[in-house]
Amino acid sequence: MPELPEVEVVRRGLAPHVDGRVITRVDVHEPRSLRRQIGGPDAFVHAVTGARVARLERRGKFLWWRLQDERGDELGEALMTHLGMSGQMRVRGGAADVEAGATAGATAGAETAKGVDAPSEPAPRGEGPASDPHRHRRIVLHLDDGAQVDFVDQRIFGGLWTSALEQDADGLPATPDSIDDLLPADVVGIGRDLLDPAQDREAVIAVMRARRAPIKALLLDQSLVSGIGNIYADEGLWAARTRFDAPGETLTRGRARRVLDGAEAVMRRALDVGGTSFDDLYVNVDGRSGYFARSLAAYGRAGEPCPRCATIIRRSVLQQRSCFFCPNCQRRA
DNA sequence: TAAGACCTGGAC
DNA sequence: GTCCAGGTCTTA
Repeated sequence: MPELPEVEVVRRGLAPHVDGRVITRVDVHEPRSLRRQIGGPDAFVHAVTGARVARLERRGKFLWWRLQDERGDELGEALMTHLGMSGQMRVRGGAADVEAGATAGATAGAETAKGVDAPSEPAPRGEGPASDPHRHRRIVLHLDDGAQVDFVDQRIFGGLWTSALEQDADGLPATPDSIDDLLPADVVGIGRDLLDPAQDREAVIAVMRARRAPIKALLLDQSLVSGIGNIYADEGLWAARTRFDAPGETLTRGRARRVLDGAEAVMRRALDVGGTSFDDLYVNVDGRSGYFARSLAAYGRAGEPCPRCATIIRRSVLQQRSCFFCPNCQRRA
């Protein structure tokens, strides 16, 4: 589910709760959520327990915690998080809650104090009915101020693990928030995302125009440009009046640029309102939903009129994923 | 590049 | 029961 805007909402929401804190304990309720950890769950617990969080960084849909030892030196490994299709990070308790709690949110969201479906914690413990917000809690990170960060993940496609830091190839800041060029090894092959000022858009355009693959497949290729998932691919293509199945090699330079600019604009607007959520599978660190679903022009709207030309939006399938598009105002060339 | 795998759960 | 779901990773 979560694409770049949703992951960035989580990063911004999480940062004030974890920056400078020490991870004092890890509870592993679901070892499969650590399956990307080399050495398994024991290695994960050993690697992060006692580490201090220096800052949170993100590229595309990958979010990682830069860690220090007790003397303030770099640990050389980052705590990686990927939300997969259904992952959430939820914060409970702790010092940052004191000021944040008064307005029911620590993030920049402009929502009112009453969230869409903010669960009223505290919640019952243990395995329970579907209404139990803790039912899919997989990993719990305890912090030295008493706060807990819950990694909640219904489908277990996401996970936590550690990844060694390496130098990024181009020597530029590794992410917009980086103060150095260090990048987790597992992110080295991931392209810079469209919100990264160091992203080379003309280079991406050149690669796309040299490939025969459909434009949507190229947008979803995280090694080319990261952060775009099924929703924002369809929305960016709609904004650029371009069909999902237009081969990359048939795009003009200007058309390719409009597709990327369209995807960027849609993601920035989503970020402004707290991300896209259709249900409680995507929520912010305080349990609130984002508001962007009401702004989607094409995604999930098969059978409804195109907001631009009123032609009925159609659903098709590419690479086993749904594609929503307007058969009239989105063109292959 | 394309299919299958990895998972749970909701809608029908 | 069937199909669907916002993502990656591996294998043919």
